[in-house]
Amino acid sequence: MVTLKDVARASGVSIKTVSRVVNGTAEVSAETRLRVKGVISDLGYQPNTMARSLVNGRSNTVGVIIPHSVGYIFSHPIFNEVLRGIAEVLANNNLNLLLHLTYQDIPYVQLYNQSRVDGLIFMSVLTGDPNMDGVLESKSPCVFTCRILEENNPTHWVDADFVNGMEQAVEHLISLGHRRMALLAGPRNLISVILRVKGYRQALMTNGLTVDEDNIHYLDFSSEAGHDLAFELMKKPNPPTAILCGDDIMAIGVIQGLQEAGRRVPQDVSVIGFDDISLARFSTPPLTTIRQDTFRKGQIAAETLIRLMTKGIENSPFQQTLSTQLIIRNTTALAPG
Amino acid sequence: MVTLKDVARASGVSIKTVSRVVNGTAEVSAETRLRVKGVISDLGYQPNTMARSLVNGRSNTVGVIIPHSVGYIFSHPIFNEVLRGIAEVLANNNLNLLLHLTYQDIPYVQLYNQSRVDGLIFMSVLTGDPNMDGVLESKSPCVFTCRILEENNPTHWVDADFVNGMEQAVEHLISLGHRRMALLAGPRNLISVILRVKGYRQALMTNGLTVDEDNIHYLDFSSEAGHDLAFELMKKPNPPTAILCGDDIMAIGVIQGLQEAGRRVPQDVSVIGFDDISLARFSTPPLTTIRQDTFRKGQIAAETLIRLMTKGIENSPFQQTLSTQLIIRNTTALAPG
DNA sequence: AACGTTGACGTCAACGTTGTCATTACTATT
DNA sequence: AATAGTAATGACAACGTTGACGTCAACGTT
Repeated sequence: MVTLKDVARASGVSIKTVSRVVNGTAEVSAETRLRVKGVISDLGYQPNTMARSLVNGRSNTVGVIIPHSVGYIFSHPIFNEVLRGIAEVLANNNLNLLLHLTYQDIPYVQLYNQSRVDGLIFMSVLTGDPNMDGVLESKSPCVFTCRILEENNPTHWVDADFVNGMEQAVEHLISLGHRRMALLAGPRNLISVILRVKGYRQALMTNGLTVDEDNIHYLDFSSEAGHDLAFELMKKPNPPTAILCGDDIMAIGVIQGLQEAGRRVPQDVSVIGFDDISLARFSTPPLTTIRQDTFRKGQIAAETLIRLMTKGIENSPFQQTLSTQLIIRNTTALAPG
Repeated sequence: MVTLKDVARASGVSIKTVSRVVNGTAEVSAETRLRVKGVISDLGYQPNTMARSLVNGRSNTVGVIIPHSVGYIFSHPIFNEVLRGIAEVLANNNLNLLLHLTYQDIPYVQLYNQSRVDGLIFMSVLTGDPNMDGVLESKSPCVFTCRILEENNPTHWVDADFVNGMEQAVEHLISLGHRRMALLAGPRNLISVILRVKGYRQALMTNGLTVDEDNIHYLDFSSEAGHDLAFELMKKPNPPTAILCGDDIMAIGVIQGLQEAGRRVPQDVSVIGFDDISLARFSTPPLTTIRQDTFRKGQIAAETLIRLMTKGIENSPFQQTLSTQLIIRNTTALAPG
């Protein structure tokens, strides 16, 4: 490993002068600067990040944490998008990205206390995750790409407007004449799922419809789960004429399940997804869905964290809700009859 | 920040003794050990990773690099799987994962020279990527989840057997009576695509069929590209009766494109994918495809890298090809007529 | 001529660890 | 009783860098 010392010796100046050249700081004579730079590139010197971090107390690294309780969800396409948004912003700010797909139970705050990272971004934290203990109390800059409590939490977050998104979906179906609409919400312990249910309830009530609790289902975000449940639902005496899904993956499974149960989509049953993943427009039939901009969500999370890291903790928490958009394709149609 | 010094002072021993307790090394009297441990948990001491790394020259971090030239591909579902495999193994070995979704042109070897990482895993390197310069020459332990040259390269890699995978696909179609088979291979500068084409050629020749170069198409791994090309192909005077796709994403687009062109899948045209992503069995119709175990690929890559990092460079490069498997679902059928 | 000012460096300590070696005190062996 | 051995601990340097401060020559000002 080539160090400042090596460069200093080879160019006949002190370590400190080389350091100055490397950092472009203070005044070094043009002549010396040139000579040192030559030696640096000759020897292929690269500053040692660890030593730097030790001195100035910053690691120039951001931790992105995906709790292991949702580890299986990591296969979900929205993670790529959020991660891509985060990675792009961090790269543009010369920050490294430490990905922490937690597989064991580990207090997340350790990452910060061990001064491995200067800040943390949390994706999809579940309610009541014990590993979150201490994170909010520590001075670690910290942003969430989801809300961790329904309301009154002092954290910084960016999240899609799941309530309104689901309202848009329900109202679209109501306008098509649907009345019996099943909601396949998602896993019970995700805030975003609770919010989806809230939107579903609100939209029904606003339109003077009563909420039948039996129409609300909690299940994994997976095609299998959607497929199986849709198939089962069709066995009921008075099956729903429309199915609202918590995400597109589930919706694609639902379409399959319905077809296997002998129902046509959308003539017999309408299906609506959530996310608008890139495959949504290529499903058969193309999927009507609620679009959320997950890439942008990642960007904003990273931008917010960087602000916190550089300008210090803000007085009031930064909390941004990103609007969603109804994308009408071919899985929704007038209610039968 | 709580340091060894603080703990030492509070428990009336030297820094070194605390260090010994923390690392569980050498002999410390049971009594002292207990007392120091008490102080450690009282003060909430956490060892500083940077300082440790500086001393022992290891960062306990592995860099995972996804070249920016394929940045757009990061949305591809196989990345999650490979990454998940890597992350799991690293976590079990107490190694951190530094994710490098490169957005600028940066010599990858810098990450290692700056002693930020102890080893590197490369995903989807393109042929002729200038940022690869110096990586192979450096002593940086380094594993690829894809081959970077078709043959005769001394790197360590794990990769799916694309040649045989594509052979399986072609032979399945031949057995169904197909003769005019289009190959939608993927981007031209990916080795895996070159290998797929090789498998396609070999299978045709083995079966006494001639290779029509016009049947080989290069395009992005995206549903859009597959959709558009499939639609165009159907306009030709003598269109193919089967379409082989480089991946499932593309295949799903192809199915759409065919349907829009008024063809039934599989009665008029058979379609076969590659990867067997989790959505494959839920497409309409469920997709016949070639399965590769991408999760395992990630695991093996990480395991191999750890071996290189701990036991040093091996004499002969570790190169493992993972077998693929034909999964017959409902997008392939007897050739028409 | 005496005095500040400035530019261009260098010296040294510090960051928080760990490795090497030294120092005790106590126990076992002859 | 003298000696060797060992268990428990500490002092100190080192890792590669940066920050605080010091030095020294050259120059301009009074």
